[in-house]
Amino acid sequence: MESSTWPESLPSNRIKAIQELTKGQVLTNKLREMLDRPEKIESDIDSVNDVVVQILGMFDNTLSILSPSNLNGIPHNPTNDVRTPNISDDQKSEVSEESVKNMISVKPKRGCYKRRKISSTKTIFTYTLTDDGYAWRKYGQKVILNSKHQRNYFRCSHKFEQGCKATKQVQKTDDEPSKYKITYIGVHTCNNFQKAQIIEEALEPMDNSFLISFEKNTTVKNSKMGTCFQPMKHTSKEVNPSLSYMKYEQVSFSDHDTPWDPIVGVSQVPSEPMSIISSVLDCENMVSPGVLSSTCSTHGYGDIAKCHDLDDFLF
DNA sequence: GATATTTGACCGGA
DNA sequence: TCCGGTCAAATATC
Repeated sequence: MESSTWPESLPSNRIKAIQELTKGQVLTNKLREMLDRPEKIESDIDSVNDVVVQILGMFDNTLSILSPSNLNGIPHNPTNDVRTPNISDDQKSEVSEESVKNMISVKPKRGCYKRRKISSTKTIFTYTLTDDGYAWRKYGQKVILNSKHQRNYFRCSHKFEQGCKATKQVQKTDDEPSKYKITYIGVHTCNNFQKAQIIEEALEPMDNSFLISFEKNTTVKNSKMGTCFQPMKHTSKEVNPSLSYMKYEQVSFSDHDTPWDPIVGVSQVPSEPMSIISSVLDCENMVSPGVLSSTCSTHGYGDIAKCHDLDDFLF
């Protein structure tokens, strides 16, 4: 892709670092825009926090890439994840068993967590469950009161790897068992969202879905949003023919959505300069050769796209 | 053996 | 106190 525009003589790590910094530049511009509108900050503090988290993540990745100990260019774990000790393989060998036990002993008690304040949610309804470009891992399933069907909980596969906080909930609707309600919570801060973008671009011509923002009372036809459930198996030939059966009946947003989520689509952030958005996406795609290879490996079981009939594991 | 899923337990918020 | 979201050990799958 765009990576071909880089001089071949440049070390791949350096290219990745530049790409990360470019991304950071865009994020910082975004933050500046937010700061220029204090009234928006008050009502949308979570979005600001999200951007800050992404910027910090960018620095993390860049430092990791440029660090001498980084042999493979694989970003290290974000430091804000208390559940995952931030120890590289090299470091592990230097850590005594004793200290490991100590680390385990100070690990938070099971279930001892702060329930996240929901900063950004998006709910869609669909008849088919295919891949949205992200790698999800199921972490729970609950019977919901007054609901015929269980709710399934998924988190981003890169939660520990990259500190991505995105989760989603999938539940069959009571009125139509063949219809699923999918709620996306939080924003992907992992590098994996580029995959969703790749899918979007590949399938755009056949996209006839529509998006409704109840908040703004607008309908955006042919938005990119509808491609979020494309199967993602890393090869274009595996594009799911079931796309035409998909129907997004409803999309509701909180007022915290950010342009980072391909599910939302560009139309959702009219104030965002298009050049910035495309710049970010291009940048992400450029990173993709290295990042994709690392993320694809985690894209196996947890990938919802693998389940052609989600009933198999849903209910 | 590594990784994903299942499922009962735990916790926080309403 | 109840319900929903999350954790993590046990289990399944590759």
